[in-house]
Amino acid sequence: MSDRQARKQAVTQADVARHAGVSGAVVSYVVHGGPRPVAAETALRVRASIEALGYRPNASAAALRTGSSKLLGLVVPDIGNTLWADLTVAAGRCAADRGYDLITASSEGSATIERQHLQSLAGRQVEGLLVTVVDMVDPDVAGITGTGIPTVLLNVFSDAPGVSSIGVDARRGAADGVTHLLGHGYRDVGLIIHPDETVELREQGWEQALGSRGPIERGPSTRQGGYEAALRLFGRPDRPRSVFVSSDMQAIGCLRALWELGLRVPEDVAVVSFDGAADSAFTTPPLTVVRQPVGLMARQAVDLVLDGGPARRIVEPATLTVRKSCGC
Amino acid sequence: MSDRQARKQAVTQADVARHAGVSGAVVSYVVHGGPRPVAAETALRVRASIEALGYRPNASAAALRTGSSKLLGLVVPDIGNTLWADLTVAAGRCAADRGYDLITASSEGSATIERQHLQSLAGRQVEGLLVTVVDMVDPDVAGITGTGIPTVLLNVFSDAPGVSSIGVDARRGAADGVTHLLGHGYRDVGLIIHPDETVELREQGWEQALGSRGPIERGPSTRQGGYEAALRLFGRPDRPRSVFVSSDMQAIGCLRALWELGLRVPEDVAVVSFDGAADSAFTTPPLTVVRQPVGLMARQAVDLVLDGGPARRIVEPATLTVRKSCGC
DNA sequence: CTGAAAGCGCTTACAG
DNA sequence: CTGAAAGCGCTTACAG
Repeated sequence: MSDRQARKQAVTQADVARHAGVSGAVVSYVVHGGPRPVAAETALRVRASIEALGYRPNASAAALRTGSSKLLGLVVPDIGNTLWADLTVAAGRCAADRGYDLITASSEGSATIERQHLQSLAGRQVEGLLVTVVDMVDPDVAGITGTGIPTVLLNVFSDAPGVSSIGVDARRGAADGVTHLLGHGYRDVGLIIHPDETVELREQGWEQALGSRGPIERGPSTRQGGYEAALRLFGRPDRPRSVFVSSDMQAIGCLRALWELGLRVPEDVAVVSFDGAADSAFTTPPLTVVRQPVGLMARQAVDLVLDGGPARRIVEPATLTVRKSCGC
Repeated sequence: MSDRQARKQAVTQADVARHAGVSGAVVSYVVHGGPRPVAAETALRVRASIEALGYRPNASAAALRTGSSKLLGLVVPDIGNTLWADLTVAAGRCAADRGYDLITASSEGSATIERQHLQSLAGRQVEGLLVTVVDMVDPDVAGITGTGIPTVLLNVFSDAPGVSSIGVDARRGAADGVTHLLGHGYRDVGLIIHPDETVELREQGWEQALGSRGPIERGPSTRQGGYEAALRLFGRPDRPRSVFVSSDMQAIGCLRALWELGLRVPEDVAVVSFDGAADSAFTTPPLTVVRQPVGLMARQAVDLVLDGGPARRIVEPATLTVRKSCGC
């Protein structure tokens, strides 16, 4: 067993240089293909030494020297929400395409944890920050902009200077979903949505399309939250014949509640939800959804933070994807 | 707008030192509470300067100096698989508890990408590596051990020196699941499992409990893969009355296929699956599962890589969680 | 085409 | 209790 393996000491540039009989600079030149030219024969020798020694440049040292960490940060409230899981996958892929690694942090629904992660990521000199905020009503903009790192918000539009936003027109998307239900002839459309009592775009879209307010039940954007909200909504005597659910996670919980209640979808209750994450196509029955294009949003977000330029606000359409739960 | 904000230049220790009228060493002492004592009054002044300037220590510099990156790496085949999403969340939480950040990389089912991520993580000097390998039959152990970083495998047991493994007794878990189905009186139990034709523990457990081999359909461990496999399995004339599915993802696809086929669960077909991720409790009907304790596994894995010590092999029980899909 | 040297921002013996 | 200085492993002008 070689010395380096025995000690678990990393091989450094200096080790390679010594082994190849060149200076550290030359090693760096061949690793990066520049900025100075290297004689073909020398390069060959260096590459052989790199291979033989198993050299991998120390990313911390490179980051310190160049000021570029090749790191992107992503903060989501909950990776257990498949929409954010989808987003994480897409962002990771885009980052990798550009030679970046992604540090993903879950704030677990807590603004405090969110802020801690943001601070930590800033300390790691991430070169861009993608964040889906916990508190959509009053995002911790100070904690976000204070880092001075190019940032894009993915679930809320902010006017804060220097912060970009990418998202869908949620009000319109919700209105489209509700309108579709209305088109099936349902007069009443219930709503299951998260607990923020304040202005919420999806709620506005629902109300707007309905022309009035119907029965609402609130709960967290989780499967369990949707399950409990649906139990309340459909447990009452005047239960609605259809429901618009503000997230796939809640809709999945809702489907289970309806099943337990012995109500068939869509025969007894028609369901349309917001998000359109991967699993929404595999429920029983498959959910008709208003889809957020997270793959596209992730790519744009990565491009935005990495390509510099002024803060922007990008609105993508949320499009209705008709499956079975609406009764079509 | 202050100079530093205008330039987006990070505040350094030297800036704080100048502002507080002390040396850089003292700034470091108060940030870390040591290793040298600092006069209370001085510390107060330094903390005020840190606050005023918005100083955050450069993690790359600290990592370079101390040799400790405070970073853990996690490589999974697919974050879209809720089991791995659950694992990612749990590992992130455990890492955070110990002051570490987690870099999560998705190998997207490709051994090549897996190796690239491993190399990249090694270059970042992560202090521990948790990996669920793509190829369970012939994992890229060289690519894993070659990094010299404490590593734990989470979905396969390896004999490779210096590599720990944590996992469930998959054969026994599968056998328990099949036995449960047998206990309901079903004579035939089909199997839906991933395509590796070679020795697979879950397949062995199924065969062992059954005492023979029943109908098998293979496909990737995704919702779509399970959907297609189930369409084949239940499309044939001699379709089985029950099925053991080797992952929740496939089981979810299977449920959709059964629904499309007009077969009721559990009345027409009883289903038990392996994994027990968060969403398995919210299908229609809720899945009876053989559960992998990923939260526990994540904690043990983090402890193992961080606490040093020799490579270990930890086997956790996979326990049957009875819900509705089995007909109980 | 190649090498010697400075310096990125920290932490930590060491000296006072 | 505090400070001056070395050095972690790189990259990159600069000189040759």
